[in-house]
Amino acid sequence: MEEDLIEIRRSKWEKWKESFGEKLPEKYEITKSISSIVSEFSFQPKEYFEENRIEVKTAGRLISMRKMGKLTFSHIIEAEGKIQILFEKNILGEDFYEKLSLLDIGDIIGVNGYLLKTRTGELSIAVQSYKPLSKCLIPLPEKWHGLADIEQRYRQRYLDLIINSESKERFVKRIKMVEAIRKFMTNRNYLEVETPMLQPIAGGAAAKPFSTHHNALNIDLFLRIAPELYLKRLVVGGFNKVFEINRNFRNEGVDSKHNPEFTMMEFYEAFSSMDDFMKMTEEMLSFISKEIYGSEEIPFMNETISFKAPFKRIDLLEEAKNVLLEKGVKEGEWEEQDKMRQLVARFDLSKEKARTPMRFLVEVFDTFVAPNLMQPTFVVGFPLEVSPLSRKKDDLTVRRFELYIAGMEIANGFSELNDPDDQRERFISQAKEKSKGDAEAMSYDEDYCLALDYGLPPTAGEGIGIDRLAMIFTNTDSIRDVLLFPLLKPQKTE
RNA sequence: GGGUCGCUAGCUCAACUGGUAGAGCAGCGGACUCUUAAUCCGCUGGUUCGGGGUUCGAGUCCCCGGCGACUCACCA
Repeated sequence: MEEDLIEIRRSKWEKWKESFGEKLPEKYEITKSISSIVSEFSFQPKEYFEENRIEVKTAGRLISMRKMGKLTFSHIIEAEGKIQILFEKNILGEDFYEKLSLLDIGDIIGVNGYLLKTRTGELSIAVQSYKPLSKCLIPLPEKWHGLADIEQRYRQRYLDLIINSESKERFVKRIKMVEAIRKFMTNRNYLEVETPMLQPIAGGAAAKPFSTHHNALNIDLFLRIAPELYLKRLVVGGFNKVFEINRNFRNEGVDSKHNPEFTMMEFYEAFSSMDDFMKMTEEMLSFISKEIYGSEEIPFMNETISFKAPFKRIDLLEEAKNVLLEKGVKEGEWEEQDKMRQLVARFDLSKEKARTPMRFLVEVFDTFVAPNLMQPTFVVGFPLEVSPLSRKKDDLTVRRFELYIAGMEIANGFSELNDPDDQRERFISQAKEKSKGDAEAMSYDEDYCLALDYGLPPTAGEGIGIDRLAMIFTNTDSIRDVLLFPLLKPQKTE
């Protein structure tokens, strides 16, 4: 069946050359894109086009044809635009009107004509001449129901983009969001930099890396899990305000909030602290929100998220303790190993992760508090134990924050640890964790410590998960729907 | 990795406890100069995800495999 449909389309395509001179033209000179025609002229009244003859030459993909005898209505589309075109026998001439039968829905065509508004007031192009530019050999999915098969939408994203306009709009929105972020950073005189993705030591975060090999140098390398340590080297080098928006790779599970490669923005500013960055984050999100929605309030699922500053601030250890007290656990009970283990079992927490009193409290927070943080909320008061790159606040906690929105961790920032001796000790204790079996513990990075030896100014640093932020700003509950090409298992071909 | 669900025409979906695989859209032929899910008349279209089994008979039941969604575990 499909072969028949393709065969019909192929035979029409064969006839293009004799009818239009070319089977696959090299280029088509357009005077305006579809979206610029629409934005420039759609507000003009019908009469305007009767008094002014506006000729345009544009091109796009044919997505519908409604033939009514000697008049045919069609729509052509491009990424951000769609316009109706009219093929009229009187204007085109009998010959070229008949040749419309060589076109199929999905073909890409160039049209030359003048603008008008139809009886219903729709801006349209009355086509004087047209030229087929590229053949769509395979029938497109049906226009009304669109392409519903989620798997096919991911595997053949181009079809999803052609057919499902809400999907296309979602990606455009993500692109606008990233543009807004760049604008925000550039307005503040940050320099955008690029740092290595291939790294001999994958540092800067707690995660399992992908490993690879360089043949000529005969060395093993890792795909980066974070740009952090390189960006701070740049701050040592005098680049006082830097940011990078790029991919990180983590060799971990896949679910609706995790893709093995994901986009992160990290930024660092010398002579600043985490308090400055919490404030800056509030301003940034409010700016993005206004750029995209024209408002500081946006819809998300059944909620409204407000980016009005100040965001709520809560203390991780306090919140975790409150939860425990509410559940009838006695203050400090978790500090005894045996009792803590009982609590871990009682609350069904991960034994691996909740292996010390502090890590236990983090687990309690992650399990019982974090998922309920719908409105933007800064969490502070992280334990030293789980923060090997942050400046100390006291013996147990560090100067670190995370931002939660819609139950998701969106950002992580801190006042950077710039004491090289302390940093070396922290790496040593990470190495101990690693030897005890923690696959995500950080590796000792002496080259980074060497940079610190030369003096890192007091610096604030932060990372923002761009994909998750895009989920928030596009009202989407799966990360795959904001990734153009999410990772999927290849289909077996036999 | 565990559990649940899904995979039928190019697309969207039907098909009772196992009994001739069907509709709409798309396509093909025809009518039609303001349609927009155009309409009207006629026609075509299937390796039911793959492999095996049970049965007189399997889209349907059983087993193995593939891919996906959700979920748990793991994980920023």
